[in-house]
Amino acid sequence: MKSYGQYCALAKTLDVVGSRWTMLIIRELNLQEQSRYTDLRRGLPGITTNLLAERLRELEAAGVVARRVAPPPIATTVFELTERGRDLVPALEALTAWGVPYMVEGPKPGDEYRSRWLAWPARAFLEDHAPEDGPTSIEVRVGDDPVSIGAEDGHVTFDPHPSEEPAAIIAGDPHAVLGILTGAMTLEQSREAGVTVEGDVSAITRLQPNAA
Amino acid sequence: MKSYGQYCALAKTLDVVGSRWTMLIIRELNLQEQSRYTDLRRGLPGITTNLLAERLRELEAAGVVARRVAPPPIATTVFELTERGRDLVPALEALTAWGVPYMVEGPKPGDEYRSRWLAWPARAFLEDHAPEDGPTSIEVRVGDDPVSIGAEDGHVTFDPHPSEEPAAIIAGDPHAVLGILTGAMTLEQSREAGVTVEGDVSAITRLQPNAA
DNA sequence: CCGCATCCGGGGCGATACTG
DNA sequence: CAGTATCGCCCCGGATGCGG
Repeated sequence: MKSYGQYCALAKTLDVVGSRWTMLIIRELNLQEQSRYTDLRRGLPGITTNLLAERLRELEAAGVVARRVAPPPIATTVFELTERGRDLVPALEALTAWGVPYMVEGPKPGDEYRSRWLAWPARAFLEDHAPEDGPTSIEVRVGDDPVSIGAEDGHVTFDPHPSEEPAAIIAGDPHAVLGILTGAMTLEQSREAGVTVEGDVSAITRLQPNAA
Repeated sequence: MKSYGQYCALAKTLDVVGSRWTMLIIRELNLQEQSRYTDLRRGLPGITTNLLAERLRELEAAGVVARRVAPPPIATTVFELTERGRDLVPALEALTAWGVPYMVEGPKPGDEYRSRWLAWPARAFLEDHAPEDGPTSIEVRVGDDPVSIGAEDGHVTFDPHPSEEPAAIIAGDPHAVLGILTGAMTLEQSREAGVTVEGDVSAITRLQPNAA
């Protein structure tokens, strides 16, 4: 991208991360520390492969992303954020927070969705209201690969992979599942919206923002 | 700009403010509450007039910017941020903070500069170390119209207009003046870098981050 | 299959000129 | 002062190819 040619910190930032898709690539690398090229493609529906390759090269040159050759069992190159790249997370979160009202409106026709994008609302809205019950986890599916939201010692955790032995499994369309996570919907309301829950329901209410 | 088509808060944000020049327009409107079209053009060197008009239309449609017909003495339309637009300021500041290291390196050849862009570093780095001395202000010039940095009751203020009766006037190239504001340079060092100071020097040291 | 490189078409963007 | 109009280019989207 062409530089703005302005001696201003904001313009300098946008010179590096202001072009199309760039911040979304940072999002994916923040959600999953070690990402392969194909992981990124799956998490970035709509991006073209040439553009992804070009952006990764630019971000590497800028010192935001590092490329590593993974150890033998994996035998592939992985991408990860550098320290400087992780410094972008506050900006990433501020931009994300601003978009929440658009999420409340629900998806537009044709909008893609990924379970792992629940990471931000999970960490922002959920709380562990019953740390004394010991660690637990629930599995969430909104169409693609399941993700795992956990509670342990009062902290809420997020893992973009399936749970082992989840206490509960929640599945449904993104808008309704998000409604549960943000507290905009009760479990009963979400059931009417087509959300299904298997297992121990209390593992979910334990995390909900409005739970007693 | 084309939508990313992702049901994700970050993607939704970028659908609105992710296109070129948009965040810089928000920056200008944040620096000066009521901006005329030509004010914006002056603060956005490099933007073309058609693109500025188009962006303002888009931002107005998105509810981020409001267009008002100014009261009779001015007789012109002014642009300002809406409440929703002001909600972008945290994201703006986070992005700005990330670019500070590039400022430390100094401007690239051809970089434009505006005094009012000092607002962020002024508010981020300066402190009022002597509120008991009463209100004061200094005028800063780095090439274009002067701006005013003030201290009052322990707060640092910024006004993108000339001071009335400034206690001191500081002028020089952007990099050196910025060095003073961030504490990376002492007044003596900046003088060697070509910065000139007129008036009461203590009005400046009162504000510097490393001052005793 | 993974990680790209290449080619092509369209639209966002840059530059200039012009107008109410 | 506050834009509109026009043209050209390059970034980006879409498809395919290709070496490891």
